[in-house]
Amino acid sequence: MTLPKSFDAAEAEPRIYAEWEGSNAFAAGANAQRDETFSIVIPPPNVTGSLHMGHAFNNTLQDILIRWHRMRGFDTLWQPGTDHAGIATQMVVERELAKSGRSRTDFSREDFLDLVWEQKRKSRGNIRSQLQRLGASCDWAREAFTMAGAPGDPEGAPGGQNFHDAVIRVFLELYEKGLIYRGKRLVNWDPHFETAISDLEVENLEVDGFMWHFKYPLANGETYTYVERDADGNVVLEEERDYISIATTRPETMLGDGAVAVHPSDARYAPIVGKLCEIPVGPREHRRLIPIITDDYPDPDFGSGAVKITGAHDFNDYAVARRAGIPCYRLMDTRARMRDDGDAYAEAAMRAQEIVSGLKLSDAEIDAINLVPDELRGLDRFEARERVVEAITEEGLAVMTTDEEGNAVPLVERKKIMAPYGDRSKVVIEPMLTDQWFVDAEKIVGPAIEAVKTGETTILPESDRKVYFHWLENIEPWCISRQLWWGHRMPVWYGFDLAREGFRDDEGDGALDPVEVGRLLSHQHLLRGEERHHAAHDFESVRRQFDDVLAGLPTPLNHARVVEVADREAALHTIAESLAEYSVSQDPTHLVYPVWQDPDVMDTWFSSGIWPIGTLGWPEDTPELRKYFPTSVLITGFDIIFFWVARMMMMQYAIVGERPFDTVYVHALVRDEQGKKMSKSLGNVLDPIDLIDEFGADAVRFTLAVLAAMGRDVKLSKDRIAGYRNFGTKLWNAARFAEMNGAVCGQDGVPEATAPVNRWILGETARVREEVDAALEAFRFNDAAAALYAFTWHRVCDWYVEFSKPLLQGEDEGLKAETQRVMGWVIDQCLILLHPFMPFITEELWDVLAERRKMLIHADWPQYQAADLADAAADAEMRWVIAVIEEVRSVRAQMHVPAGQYVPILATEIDAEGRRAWDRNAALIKRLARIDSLSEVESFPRGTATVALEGTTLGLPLEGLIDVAEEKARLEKTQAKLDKEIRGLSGRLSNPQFAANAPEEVVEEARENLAAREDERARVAEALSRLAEIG
RNA sequence: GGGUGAUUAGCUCAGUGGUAGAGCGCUUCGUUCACAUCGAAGAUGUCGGGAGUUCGAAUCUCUCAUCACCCA
Repeated sequence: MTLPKSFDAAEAEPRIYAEWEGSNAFAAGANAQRDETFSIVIPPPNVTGSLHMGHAFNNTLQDILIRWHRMRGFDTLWQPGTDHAGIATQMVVERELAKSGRSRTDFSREDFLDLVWEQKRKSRGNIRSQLQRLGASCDWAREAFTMAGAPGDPEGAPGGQNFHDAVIRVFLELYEKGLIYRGKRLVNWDPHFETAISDLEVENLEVDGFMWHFKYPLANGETYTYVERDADGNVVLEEERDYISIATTRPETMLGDGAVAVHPSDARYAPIVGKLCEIPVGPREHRRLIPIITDDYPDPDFGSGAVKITGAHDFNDYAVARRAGIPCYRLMDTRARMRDDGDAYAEAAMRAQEIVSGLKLSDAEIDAINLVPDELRGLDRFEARERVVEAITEEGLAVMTTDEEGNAVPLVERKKIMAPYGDRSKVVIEPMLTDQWFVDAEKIVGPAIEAVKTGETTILPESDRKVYFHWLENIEPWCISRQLWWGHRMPVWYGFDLAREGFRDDEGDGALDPVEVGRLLSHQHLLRGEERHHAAHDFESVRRQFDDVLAGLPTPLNHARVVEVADREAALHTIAESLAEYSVSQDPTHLVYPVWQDPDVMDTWFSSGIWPIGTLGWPEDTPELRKYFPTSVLITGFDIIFFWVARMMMMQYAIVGERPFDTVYVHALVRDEQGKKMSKSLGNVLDPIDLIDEFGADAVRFTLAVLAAMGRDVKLSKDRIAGYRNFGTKLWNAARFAEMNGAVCGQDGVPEATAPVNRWILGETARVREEVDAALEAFRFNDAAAALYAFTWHRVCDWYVEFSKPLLQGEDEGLKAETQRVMGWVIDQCLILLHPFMPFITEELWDVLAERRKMLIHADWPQYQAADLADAAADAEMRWVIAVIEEVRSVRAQMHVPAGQYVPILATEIDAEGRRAWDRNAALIKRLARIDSLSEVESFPRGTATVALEGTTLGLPLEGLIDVAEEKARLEKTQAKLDKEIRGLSGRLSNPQFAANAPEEVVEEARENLAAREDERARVAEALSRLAEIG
């Protein structure tokens, strides 16, 4: 049976993939023939996501390494799975609900989560089947999910792998070691999703903005002399001022100012440091006064040099406020609207003023103060900004300047400002002071840095090490709580802190009297009070912790029974009711103590942070964990070095004390052919599945591999993919030729060869095998792919297949049989070596060409050495044969000899070696160069086109056909090229320093080279002078 | 502002001190029985500018310019 003319990828790919899967070819340990293991955990894509070019790239590289190791007999595991992508997945479901006018809050948390689980079930197969289209040979039976086994998971924990329990356990371990804490800190708040996000989920974009300049009047009408000097110290401005000028891009936050700061070295403001100034917004009768302080943060050369400090809405201000003990007043609610809660403005402002005068309040008490003037309450932050600007301007407290016509106008600079945007929501992020959970990253970062410094873990390319170090060495606390429903819920319960001051047992008699119980009933205290919390795997275990606390309280509280309620509000209600009942019944056994679970969930990256151990079964001591951990390689995009790689390093060390992987290979971005980032808005997105449909998975994979130069972006074009699709067809047709000519595939071992052409290709094959192994060993995917391309196309197809034709179709049966064996072997080697890159087409050919013991996916990777297979004499001979053919072809083309016409050829001065080479390869040369005979002559007849080669000069007698001018031009061009080379070589050789300093072999090579070039030059010169005679 | 990388053929890019390369594109020729998703031949470069180290620099150093990305 003859093969069809090309490979039908659409038909074959699913069929072949099914055969692999059906025979468990991807299973962990399949084809293992040695003890060494090789394992990769897949960077988990979002469960609701779909495959984009970056995934295709990333997984192609992983599959190449996995298949290569599996064929080499390593005990290999490629661990697949997806993550639950908190915000993204919740967003998908909410968007779906929005279509029918519903929202998340129309459902109970449990009901909503059921919808998300359903969505997860629907989307999960998506990315998996896309990876399968690509040919990814993951062990799908082990497919993991970062929320597997969480409450509500309808599938339970497949394979007994309960990722949820592992995540909770990690949280508790870190919590108990004091590495996770709860605190009120400034976080990035996403007003759209109403959740905190980490600083990595914020994109800073440059947008058009304004800088306003306002006057903050000094308290009690005080004045000072404001003096400005130039660089030489000369006074350029001197005036009496009763205010300090402040520049801001966010006037609405002035309402929450706690101070004005200037640099300690700034002489202009030295006279007023320590004095009070007035915030020029809000009702005049309740203007707040704030102190003027010094701090290193303000830049004296920027704006007025004075900065307003709004600790609750700006990260820099927050740092200043913390240093100086300035209160941070929160101005907005969870949707970034101006607060509309708490006391009226007049009372709030008064209370804030008391703090300036020395009143000490707790963070919670300060947070309860709402400093938004009544008329601005409930407004959107941007609307509030306009109103504030208007009010100040109206009052005449804007700094003025003159416009082109000389009118006085408020000074408002238009300028580019960096604004933070949520990477998912695309709305402006609001720094917000809230209670959140944090990982004390600084305490666990050490081993992660050390591991890369000592080389325990290698990061490639090396330049990415710096990025990694820079981030880790400046690490900030990691906010891991998210105000979402979809995710691992915090295993933390809260209860009122009844032991706090104010609930004291006045008499110390171990029992509370009615007055004291009545005090407990006061909601205000409970509302404003702090809670105590305990962390545990479940309510039952946390209850015991609360029991212990209650036991230490006075009667009747020590009798209270711990019950779980929905939230804080329910708890208030429950405890009030219970105490009221007690005050009537005086029966302590009916008292209940309500606790409620933290509603927040953990950052998705916290759970994917334990991906390497979690997927292998930790905390159980599984055989897989013992065998495949630490994993061998992580292949991932540079964009998640911080999000994921650095955190995995930290967390694996913190939990199991070991590196998660030996090597991290960081790849760059896939861009379009102009080098632009692929984005939906630009419309330049290439969908890998479309490309696979059009060109086949092998072509897409090979293209990505050959473009994967380390540390460089991949610029992808369809032309390029089409080119490598053609490469597949080329391979296919070489195999087709081999099959049609009785090539023997499926032999054991390397065939014996006597003919130079066969000996030559054995050596070439061994060389490319070494090259491919070396390149893959060094993660140089592009070098490996390029070497295979050049070998398969330019050595096997262009030369070896052509050379083989006269032998396979010739009379010499022995030579024919040898060539059939060598041809079959060479084709087999191409299939084996290309399989990691182009798995489908190679597997198909492997199957068609011979009966095999195993599928190609499990074929043995060769180990032969060029040192054993290469034959220098055969190499030299074939180089000469190729040179003869190329030169003759070149002359023919330039002299316009019809392509199909056979011509005689003449030789002068042919040496014995040349004669032998000719004789042995005459059939090949004659056929490939279209020559009918070779005769030796003393000298060429008139009208001969000459070819100068090492050891001989060949001539094509073209009497009457030759164009003298053209031939002269051709020879002169050759001569010029030779002259240039000779000049370079002799220049070097005549320099005594060269001989003295350069290595022996370099000098020797140059000398030989020069001799050969000079020999050729002499022949060309001779030909030219002969031509001159005719001319 | 800090950091990283880049600048090589028309385009996209390899190339870690020893005679400048690949793919695509372009020009000419070619339907001989593996392949027109092909074959043969060909053109195209002050390796961003400048300086230095070296017998020798696309490659190492410095500097300038331009671009890109990351972090403030």
